[in-house]
Amino acid sequence: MVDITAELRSRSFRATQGRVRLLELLNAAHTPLSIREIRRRWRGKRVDQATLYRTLTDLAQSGMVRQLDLNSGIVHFEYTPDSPHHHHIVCTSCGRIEDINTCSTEITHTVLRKSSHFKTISSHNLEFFGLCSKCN
Amino acid sequence: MVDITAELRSRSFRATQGRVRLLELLNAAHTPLSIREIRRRWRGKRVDQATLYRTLTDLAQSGMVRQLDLNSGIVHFEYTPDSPHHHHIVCTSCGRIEDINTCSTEITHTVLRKSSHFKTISSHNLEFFGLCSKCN
DNA sequence: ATAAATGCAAAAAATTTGCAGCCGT
DNA sequence: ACGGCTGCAAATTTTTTGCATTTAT
Repeated sequence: MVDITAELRSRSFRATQGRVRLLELLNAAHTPLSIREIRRRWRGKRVDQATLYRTLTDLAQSGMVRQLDLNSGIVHFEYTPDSPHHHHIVCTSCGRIEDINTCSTEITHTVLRKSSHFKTISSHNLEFFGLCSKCN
Repeated sequence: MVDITAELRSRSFRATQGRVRLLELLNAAHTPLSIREIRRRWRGKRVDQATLYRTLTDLAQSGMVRQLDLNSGIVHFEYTPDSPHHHHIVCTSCGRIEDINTCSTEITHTVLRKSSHFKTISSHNLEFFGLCSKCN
C-alpha cells in the first residue's frame, strides 16, 4: 500500500486530485490500460484525453508508471507500486494479458557490455505473444 | 541472401512486385521502420498507406516480418531474414535504435511453465531503453 | 479465369498543440 | 501569488474500411 501523494511529491509532481485518482485507477486495474480504457473506467466528471496523455507521458518519463506497447498500435500504461518488476504475455487473438513474474536482470548488464553506443539503460520491456487457453 | 519471392510463396502469399520491393526496402534498412518512414524511403510511384498497413499486418501475422512497438506510439516493422533472432535498444532522447544480439531462449520455456492460461508462445519482444552516447 | 492484392477516397481512432483559467504549494 | 496543471477546442497523425480496378497464379 503506497502513499501516492507522497510518491508524486517525491518526484516533484504536484499531487493533484486528478493524478491521484488516475494512479489509484491504474493500480486497481491489475492490468495495463489504454487511454481509452482509462476514460471508460473513469467515474464522475469525464477526464480530458489531452490531460491524460500529458500526465501519463510525464509520469512514465519519471519512471513512476510504465508505458507498454503491446503490439496493439496503441499505448498502454501500468502502475504497480506493490508488485515487483514483471512482464506480460498477450493473447494475439483476444488481447488477454497475463503477468509474467520472471525477469533475469542480468540481461541488462549483458546488453550494456555488448552495446557500442549505449552506456545507460533506464528500462526495458519484455512481452510474450501467444494464444491463451480459451483461444487455442 | 534470401529469395524473397520464394519465401512469400512458401507462406502462400502472392509474390507481387509491391511486396518484393517492400521487403527489399525493409531488409536494406537495417533498422525497424515505421509506415511513414517506409513511404519516405519509397522510390518511384508512391505506395498507398492502406496497402502497406494491410500487407505488413498480414506478413507480421505469418511471422515473415516482425512488428515492434518501440514505446513511440507508432508501429515499426522489421524484416531481417539473414540475421539471427535479436532485440533492440532505443534511445529515449533521439530515437536511435541499435540491435542487441543477446537472447536467452530459455526464458520462453520458463514463462510457459509459469503461465496459468497460456500453452503456446509464438513470439516475444524485448526492448531496452536508455540514452545513447550522443544524448547522454 | 479468378481470387488475391492494390489504389483511391474517406472515415475512424489515436495523439498532440495552444491557450485561458484553475488549483496546489 | 506563482507556476504547474487541467479542460476545451481544434489540428495532426496514425490506422482502418469499402469498393472498383489491377495483377499474379
